[in-house]
Amino acid sequence: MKTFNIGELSNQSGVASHAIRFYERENLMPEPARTQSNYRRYPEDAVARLQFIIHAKQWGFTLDEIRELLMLQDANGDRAEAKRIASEQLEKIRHQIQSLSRIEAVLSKTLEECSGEGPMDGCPIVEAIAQER
Amino acid sequence: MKTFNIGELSNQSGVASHAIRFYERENLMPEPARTQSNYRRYPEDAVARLQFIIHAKQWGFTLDEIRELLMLQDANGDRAEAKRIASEQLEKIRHQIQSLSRIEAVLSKTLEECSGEGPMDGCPIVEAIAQER
DNA sequence: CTTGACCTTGAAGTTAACTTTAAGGTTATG
DNA sequence: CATAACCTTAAAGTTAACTTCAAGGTCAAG
Repeated sequence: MKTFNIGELSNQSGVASHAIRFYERENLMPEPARTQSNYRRYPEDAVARLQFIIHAKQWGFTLDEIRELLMLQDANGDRAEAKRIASEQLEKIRHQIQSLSRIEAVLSKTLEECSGEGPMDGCPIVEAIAQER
Repeated sequence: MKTFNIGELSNQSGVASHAIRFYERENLMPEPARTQSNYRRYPEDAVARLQFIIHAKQWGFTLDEIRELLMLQDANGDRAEAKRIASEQLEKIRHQIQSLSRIEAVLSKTLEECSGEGPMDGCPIVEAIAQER
């Protein structure tokens, strides 16, 4: 089977070498085998593991959460745990969408009210922000 | 007219004293008058200025952007500038909502597919994250 | 046999928006 | 007049997720 130096793994995965070593320190990547000269040698499936990390990050998981998911996989743990982590993530995302939507509504309405002409004094944007609630 | 020590201003505004001094260093708050013993004395309108900062933060503006807005107000600058800053903010918020909505859709669908029972091996959540795109 | 492209480690820097710590001076209260 | 509750400054710490730097060892090409 094929093995990679860290630079080759970096090219395959799109994750910088330093970030790979960082993930190792953070226990997201296992310690790989070493050559005689102490170079890291990675098995092929290291690429998939890094891509899992990348995708989970895109979904908004933190490295802490990703570590949890990876540890569950490594231990072939309980699927209920994974579902709990993902459900919490979904909740977070829904909250974010809600609060952003509220802001979007007020901000876009305010922008419509502002002609964009004239001095700051009396500007609807500023007044909307200054507004108490 | 009433004036406040920094602690009183902190109580009025809900912003920690240290944060107020931080805003002063960052040019969000003007340097206030000082007493003989070098204590800061704030005029009443400092409360409104801090509340403007708080609200703008809730709207997702960064301190850099808030500083811009405040400087425009202080200089009674051009309303068009304020509108530009707010429009950019609206764009950012809309982008965030869009990408979060995409994640929400995939994540909630994936969660429905996962019974939450059984071992990690074959868990739909993990497989969805591992998926290439 | 030297040059350049790799690899190693550990430590420090980055960003945002503060908070905490350290080491003191001032003021109000009993 | 002592003590607690304020205030002052500058500097360092916090969090996340890396990146950059420093100082060096290794390896392939010419």
